[in-house]
Amino acid sequence: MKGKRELLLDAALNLFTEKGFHGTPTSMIAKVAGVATGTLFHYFNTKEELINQLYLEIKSDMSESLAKGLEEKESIKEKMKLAWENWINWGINSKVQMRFFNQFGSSPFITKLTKEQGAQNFSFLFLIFNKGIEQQVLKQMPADMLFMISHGSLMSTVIYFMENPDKFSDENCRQQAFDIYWDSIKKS
Amino acid sequence: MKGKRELLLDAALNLFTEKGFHGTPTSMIAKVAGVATGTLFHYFNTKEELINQLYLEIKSDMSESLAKGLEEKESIKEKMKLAWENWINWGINSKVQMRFFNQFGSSPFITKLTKEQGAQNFSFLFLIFNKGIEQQVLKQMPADMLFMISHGSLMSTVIYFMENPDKFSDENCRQQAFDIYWDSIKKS
DNA sequence: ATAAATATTGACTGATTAGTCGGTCTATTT
DNA sequence: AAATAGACCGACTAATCAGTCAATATTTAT
Repeated sequence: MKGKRELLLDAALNLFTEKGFHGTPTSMIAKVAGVATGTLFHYFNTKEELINQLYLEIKSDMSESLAKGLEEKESIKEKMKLAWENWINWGINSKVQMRFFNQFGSSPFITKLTKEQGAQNFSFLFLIFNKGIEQQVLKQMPADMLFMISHGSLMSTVIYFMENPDKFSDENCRQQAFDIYWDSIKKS
Repeated sequence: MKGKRELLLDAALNLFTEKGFHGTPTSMIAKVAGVATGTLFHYFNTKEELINQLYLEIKSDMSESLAKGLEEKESIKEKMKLAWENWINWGINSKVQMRFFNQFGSSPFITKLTKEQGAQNFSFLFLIFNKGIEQQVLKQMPADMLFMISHGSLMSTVIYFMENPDKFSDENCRQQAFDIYWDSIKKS
């Protein structure tokens, strides 16, 4: 049985992505969550705090999925392949969360501080990039640049697979999609 | 001297990206544009229609910039390079528009029809991708997949350069960024 | 010059909203 | 069993908003 805080976050996630931030009344979030409006403001001081907490929880959940099994892999390429697969799988199984990031990741409602806190979850991935560049396996350029650009490529891959599930079931297509990713970051 | 319709679209662009859709009252859009609220509803039936029109105008402006000088180039790679440069330059010079797309491109306020209409502006680019695949210069896979994934990579490149203007001034960095793009789509 | 059409105004309205507050309930501690 | 603390409730309020409308101004056509 879920706690009320979690119920509120669940309801907010769905409503925000469907109707936008100011498009969803706090009263509706509370209603869908099955609690009183007062309870919402017991757990979150403001509506802004609610959406920022939501952002952090999703980022945290996502990075956990990404990291799964990563230490067991030896080579940079193997690590990258697994992280890529984990990411894609998380996205496919978390469509609403994915749409939430697309819509609110660069919205004015998520504070700079929240974004920084969220980014910290991914430092382990950033370290792999650094090592790959150092070992001359990846392209010789600033790690943050390589990281950010490849991240965008990956996000759009997830969205593509979300919109084209038949392509996602095709093992061949998935391999091609990874090749796009790997070719873009590997030293040529 | 700008027409009132244009003044309204300008004001809406800035306010929507800064405060969100429901976060900006129509009265404020009118005020910033220097017209009466009634005038806003003379040019746009609803607030939704306003943001959809805004989306289309920006997409149209963007695609025009992208296409500049493209026919003069011969090879696929040259065409791609120029389109890439045009795109990056447009983004750097249109930061607010860029943030608008990030925030509202997958928001519930932009209708499916609007997105389809907006995408038509880019059919010329899609054709180049098709030709590149046909001529075996680009990776052998569905054109829409290659197009979409590389598009995500490009968008994040613009954002990176937006946030790191020093890297954008560095000719070497720009070349490396293009290499990421080209390596990801070219046949290996 | 006159008429018709279109552009512009801003006060107004019915509906909605974020957040409050006084008080109740439940569980743990003493 | 009494006391303390935190969870929870939902009616309420002061403020705000999208869109209307009747009147005025400006442009265009005849």
